[in-house]
Amino acid sequence: MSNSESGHEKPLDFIRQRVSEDLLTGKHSTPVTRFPPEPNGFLHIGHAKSICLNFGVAREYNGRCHLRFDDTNPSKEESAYVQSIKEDVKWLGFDWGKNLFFASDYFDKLYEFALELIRKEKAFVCCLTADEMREYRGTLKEPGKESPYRNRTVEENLKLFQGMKEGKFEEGSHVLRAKIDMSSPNLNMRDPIIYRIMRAHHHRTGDTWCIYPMYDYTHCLSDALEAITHSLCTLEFEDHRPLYDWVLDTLETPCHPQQIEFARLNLTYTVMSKRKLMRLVADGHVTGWDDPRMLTVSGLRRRGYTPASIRNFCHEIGIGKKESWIDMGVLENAIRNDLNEKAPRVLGILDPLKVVITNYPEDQVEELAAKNHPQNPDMGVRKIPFSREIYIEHTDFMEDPPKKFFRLGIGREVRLRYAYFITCESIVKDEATGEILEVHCTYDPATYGGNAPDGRKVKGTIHWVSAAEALPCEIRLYDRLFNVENPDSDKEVDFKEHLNPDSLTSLPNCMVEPSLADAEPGTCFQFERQGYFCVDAKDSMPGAPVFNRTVGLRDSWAKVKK
RNA sequence: UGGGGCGUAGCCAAGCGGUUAAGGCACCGGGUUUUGAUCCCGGCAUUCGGAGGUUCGAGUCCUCCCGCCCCAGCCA
Repeated sequence: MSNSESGHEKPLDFIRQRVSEDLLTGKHSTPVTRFPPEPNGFLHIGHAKSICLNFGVAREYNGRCHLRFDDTNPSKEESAYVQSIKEDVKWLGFDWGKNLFFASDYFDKLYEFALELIRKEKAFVCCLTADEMREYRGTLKEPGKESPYRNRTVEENLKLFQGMKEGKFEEGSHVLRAKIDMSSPNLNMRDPIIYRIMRAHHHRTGDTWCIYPMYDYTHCLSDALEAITHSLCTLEFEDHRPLYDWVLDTLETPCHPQQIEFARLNLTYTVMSKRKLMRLVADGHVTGWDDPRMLTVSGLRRRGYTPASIRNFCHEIGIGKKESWIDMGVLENAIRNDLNEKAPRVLGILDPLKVVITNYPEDQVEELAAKNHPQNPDMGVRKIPFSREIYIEHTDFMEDPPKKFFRLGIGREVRLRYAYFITCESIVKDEATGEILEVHCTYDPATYGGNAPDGRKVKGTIHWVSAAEALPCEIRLYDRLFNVENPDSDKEVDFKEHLNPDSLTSLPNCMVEPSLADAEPGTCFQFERQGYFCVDAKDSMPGAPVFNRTVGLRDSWAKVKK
């Protein structure tokens, strides 16, 4: 079985090895995984890694993957997030089928399980304040102290817990705690809270409840209730596994899923935590959660990343237990690779410089054939207009170019992609500023289409658009949000100090070929010699298109220049 | 002088005691090219955090040491 979209075999990661073993030994016949987001924010590339893992394992081993919202904290959660999360998972190419669940679906059962815990003398109602609780918990090195409420009778606990449920107590005054071991070196086992009072409106259960179960208690039971076989989570939950197992061992549950932890994704030149992403939005450093600079799924989508590129990326980086920093270049490479294959090629000018072809007839317009993809003839050809006045890229002209500059300069000849060879004869400058206003060239009619019948070669081929027919548009150039590899690393300096001031450059006066007039929002193109661009899904209007640069082409000329 | 993890090239990552330590990214050469793109070919760890030990043989097993990450929310 291949676990790769590209078909190349890749060794199984340690989780897939484990799943394979469990299938081989007959421990399970079908793997069941789950992706358990909390609906309190938008999904980001780190979640995508988890989604690809969980849904990927299910797909590869003919199992299933549940989408389960971990909605046990109504003070932070909203149904709007549920909607966006579902859309993002679908967009990434995964399908949970009928297996859509909410932890809140299990509130009744969870309550019953709590009763069972109390009856087994494995849980008690504690009336310590939050501060007292902290003191009693002990420290990393010193054991905790048992709560004075720890030895209440079953009857007393039952009555109190029911009172909690019925709203008889103040928020914070009572909690239900598991009775485990206050001297455990693992803090999670020091009589952890499993229920707290919270008078908040829940997005699904409304005001039915005023007590809500905690993550550690809820998650393992939800997994068991759904017959999850492999519960995959990130490394920071490793210390919680003993508690996960304790709950399931103590209670009569249908099964006991195996929790397995893997390293979360870190990427250079960005931040990943929801809290920090939230701050970027709240403080106006980006335009929203779907700002194309954000590594949220919605931001990546708007930037022009394809689902396949994100899946390939997640596949390439692999799954392990080592804390790692993936270079942003790997993500960029993933989208280049995908778009190189799929994106139709077009011509577009970011920084227009007018060229007048002095020996070309005025009022003549030719329709020239251009390939939509040089390596893939199936993508066809299109016609682009050519005329006496065209625009070229400002950076493709130098008045006094160095030897290795293959583009246009006075007296130099270049090829206009799919058109003709032109030679620069003179330039027109603004006398006051010295700015180059126009470049005057002559063309060689014999080089129609870009081939010289005399066999003469030209070093450079540049792109262009016909001035009269060009479509004016706005192009947004995006760059990395931060200008240091790890904005988080310095504890003395706030991560926002490292924001890249040039992460967005808006170019309002760009010119692209007319075929782009009807491009649908979200579609991606390669602007030849520039990079990949997609029609912005929000701000682009018919007649006033806006393109986002997804990623630039590799540019070895940029290296030569240095 | 708590507990749990992790250390293989600049960045990821295979390796599961026995040929010359996979692969990708990055980087450096060379070729093709009407995108300085793509594509192709070649180079890139005498060495696996360190030191000992076991073994005919160790990145893989043992011991000790070093470094990094996580845990003291009524968050997930």
